[in-house]
Amino acid sequence: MVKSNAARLDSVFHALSDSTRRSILRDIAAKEKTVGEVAKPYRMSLAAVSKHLKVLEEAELIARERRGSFHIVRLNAETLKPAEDWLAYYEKFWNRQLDALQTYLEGEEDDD
Amino acid sequence: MVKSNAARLDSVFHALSDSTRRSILRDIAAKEKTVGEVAKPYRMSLAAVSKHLKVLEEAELIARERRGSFHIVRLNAETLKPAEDWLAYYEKFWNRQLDALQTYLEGEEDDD
DNA sequence: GAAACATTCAACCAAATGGTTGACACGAGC
DNA sequence: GCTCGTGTCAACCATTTGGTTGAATGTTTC
Repeated sequence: MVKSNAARLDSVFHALSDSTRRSILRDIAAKEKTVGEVAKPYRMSLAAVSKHLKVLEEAELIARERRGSFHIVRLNAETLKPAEDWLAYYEKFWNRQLDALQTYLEGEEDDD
Repeated sequence: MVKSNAARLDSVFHALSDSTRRSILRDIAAKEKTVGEVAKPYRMSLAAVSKHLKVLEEAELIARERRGSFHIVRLNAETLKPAEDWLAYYEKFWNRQLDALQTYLEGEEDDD
């Protein structure tokens, strides 16, 4: 299924909205892991972790590879780029607000 | 209620996971608007937009101010910064092929 | 082929989500 | 005051979410 840009952002941001899933991404960023290794640190069932992995996979944030009876999971970081690009657009707004705050704190000299 | 960092990221990413809400943020980024003005472009009820605004407000992505009988809504862009910081961590992983990534991880003595 | 292991699938559950409609609350203006 | 306009709240509904448990699938090993 080919997703529109909006749908991709939907699924990526949704995938990132759960701390377990963000944590999993950190865990596998440095080095790929098996599903069992990924699940070990978490206090939930393996099936629950498997579901989280499915969410991450459908958002294309991770890729799986079958190696014997193990399923290897690795980060697919490029998928995060559109999300970061989306956020980058707003940098100018928070900088502007910080500038405004700074100006205010400095005592309302006229600027710009 | 004071949120943990994780809970803040949860709510911010969740707020961003809906294209209507992302669109609303764009709409008000340049200039504050009333709730009615925000709602106008969308084919859903005013109450539905009001709910989206509530999600954005609880994520602290927007702020409201009452002006007469109008509710003014404006962007609170700084709240996006932690989300961008979170994503920035992964920049080093994208644009890198698996082999290059492995090399990087195995020989971290030289930075780039 | 049977046993043991790694993982997913299916059914279920409670809570949250995104939408609707209708009633309510609050200002503004006559 | 009464009414109009702006917006929220409450109740409802269908769907999704994040978790559980137990059965099913696939692989390795004996």
